[in-house]
Amino acid sequence: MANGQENSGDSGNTPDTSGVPVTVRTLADLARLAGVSTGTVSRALAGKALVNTETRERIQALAREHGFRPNQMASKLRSKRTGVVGIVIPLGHEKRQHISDPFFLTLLGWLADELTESGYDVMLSRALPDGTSDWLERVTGSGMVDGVLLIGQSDQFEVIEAVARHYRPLVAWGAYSEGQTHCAVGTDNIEGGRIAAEHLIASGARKLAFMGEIKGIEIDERWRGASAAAAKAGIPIVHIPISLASEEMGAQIAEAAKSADFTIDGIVAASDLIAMNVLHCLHEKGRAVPGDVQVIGFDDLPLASLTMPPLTTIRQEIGSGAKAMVERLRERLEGAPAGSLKMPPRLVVRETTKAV
Amino acid sequence: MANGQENSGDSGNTPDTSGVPVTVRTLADLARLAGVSTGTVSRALAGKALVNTETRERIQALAREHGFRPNQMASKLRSKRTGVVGIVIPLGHEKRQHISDPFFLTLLGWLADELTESGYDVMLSRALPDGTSDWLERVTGSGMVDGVLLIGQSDQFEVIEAVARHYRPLVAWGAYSEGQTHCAVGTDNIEGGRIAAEHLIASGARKLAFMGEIKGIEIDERWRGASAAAAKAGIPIVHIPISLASEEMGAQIAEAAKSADFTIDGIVAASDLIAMNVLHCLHEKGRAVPGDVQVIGFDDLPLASLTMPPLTTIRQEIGSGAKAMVERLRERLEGAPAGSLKMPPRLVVRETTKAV
DNA sequence: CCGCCAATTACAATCGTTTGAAAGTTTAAG
DNA sequence: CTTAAACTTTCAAACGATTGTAATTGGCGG
Repeated sequence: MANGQENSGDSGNTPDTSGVPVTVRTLADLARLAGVSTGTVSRALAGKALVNTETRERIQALAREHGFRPNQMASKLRSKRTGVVGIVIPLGHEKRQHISDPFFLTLLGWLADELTESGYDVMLSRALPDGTSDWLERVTGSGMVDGVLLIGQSDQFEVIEAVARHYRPLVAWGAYSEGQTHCAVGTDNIEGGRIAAEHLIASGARKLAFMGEIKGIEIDERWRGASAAAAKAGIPIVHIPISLASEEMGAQIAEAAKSADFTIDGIVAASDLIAMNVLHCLHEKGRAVPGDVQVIGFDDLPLASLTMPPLTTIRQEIGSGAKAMVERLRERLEGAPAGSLKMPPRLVVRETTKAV
Repeated sequence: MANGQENSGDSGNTPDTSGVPVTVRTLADLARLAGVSTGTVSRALAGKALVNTETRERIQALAREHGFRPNQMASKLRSKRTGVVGIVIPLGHEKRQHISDPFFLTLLGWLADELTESGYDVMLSRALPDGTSDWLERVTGSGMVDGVLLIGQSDQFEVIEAVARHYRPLVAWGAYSEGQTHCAVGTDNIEGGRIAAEHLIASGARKLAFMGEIKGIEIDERWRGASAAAAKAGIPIVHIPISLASEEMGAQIAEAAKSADFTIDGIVAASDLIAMNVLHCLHEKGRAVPGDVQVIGFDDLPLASLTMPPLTTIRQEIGSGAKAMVERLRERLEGAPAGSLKMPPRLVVRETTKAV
């Protein structure tokens, strides 16, 4: 018992410590109260076997009683493990800065669930890469997160590649192609676009349109898949750029409809949300679905089955996608070289396309 | 010039420092490189006026060149300001742990936007209060966040009240009633429920049903408003509990429809999502909307206008709600005693109810 | 030439934990 | 009774920044 820090002769001086509402803010406070050193308290609270069981329980009880919780900042600083994963949503190609895409929002929900389950905290950053290319490094280099999950690649492919070259614990939702450095989990969008167009053609469509802004890689791939399928079948297909942000979408589609070619009888929508707007617009114009025009969406959001008529669409496995992303991130955090994953899209036939 | 830490006789020994790829990880590294003390580097990077303009620019350039970014953990620990706001979604009454409610997800999006705009980082926690009541204190007491935003109150009203009594920077989305300690921003749900029921009655409904689980306070208020209005008009109304989680919702509604009283001609749905499911179910049963049954939703999600027929609903101002929440949180962070806000709901008449 | 003031910069304490090493204590074995 | 081994606990050095205070420098008026 070295220097007078312990409560020797404890209950002798002060009749009852519980009368004084001591505010226990730090490990040191608690240590004084328990008559041990901060080191012991630290280990006791962490549940380490190094401290005597009885001591440990006494300290834990004391901590609970005073509602003490160790300062995370200090803890994380010292241990160099933050237990936090950053989720960032790059909003490169959307001027409108609001996160509204239901697919991304749903993915976010799943990712948050997966991460929480694995004991990670989630730090959310919506990043709008306005010219500067350090939006990603601002997160990876902040020392705030152990790893980063990217919801979409937007038009920032190169930036992501550059960061991935020296920052391992990074996994993106999105496209993967040969020779790509960064780890990506996503649907085979080319294949998805192809399947969509082929289905439309197989069920009788003879003049197609693809609706959706193709600045983002994923959507661009869907377009390429669809147009390739159309070309192969000798069917014409036009591209109609529609913003992915829901606010402008409705107006843009209405606008497009005005000057539209009314001989179009098959529409590949870049997302379910676009498809739903298209359906609505078509109904207002008095065009029958799938009688006059057939429509196919992309994503298979839970909502897709609720439209009138229920939406035929290309399903993306969002739940297992989220799981795969988190899995890969964890592997990478442990130093393993987890690779990309391209999941097969699946055609879900409902009633906006004709039965063959 | 005290002890040999500076690069005196700098370029004498090593011919060119740029040849060596020194990895600059800490302030000290950068300080050595710049030949100044860490204190100066810190102030230089923070852009403080205390350092010479020329020095400051030199240091900033050096930092940029080496991609140096100060460790946030250390910074936050020392300055006791984290610049992080926690957003937590209490999932008390939903066993199904997945965040799926589109209203909450949308609110989350708006909050994240508002906070980012104000220079805050966002820490996301989905909390499922499984018996323990410290789910909130785990966030407020972690030292990780400056303040907390709650997305909904679930059935955890008392827990929130308890925390709010000693933790000021806390703002919740949800219900407010006389004498409540914690700051809440939300819609007047009783009024909303009342308006919904009244509208149905005014347009001819004579036998009502309210669909939605009322364990959460907000939904309960809607139910109370609706049933009060029905009672006042002498119209019967039944309560049909439907889970708010989208997965089970469809099945539950179908189940309810089976044993349903087919004389019901007006449905108040607790949310737009429920309304959409109801619409779908009704269509399958071959019942006409609004001919046989009228339906009114709650929220006015962007999707509400896309249903067939377009959904009559009670609008919640989610965007300005988010803004109000962040505003109040900021005031509270500055010590001001920001109070609650109850926003008026607004009836949005579309086509699932009959014209009067 | 001296002293004083302003402008810079260096020094050193601090934020609250974690953790390796050292120091004490028991207990068990020889 | 001695010594080693196994347990516990304390000590003190990090972790990487921020910031009040002291020290240095140069300029300027007297």
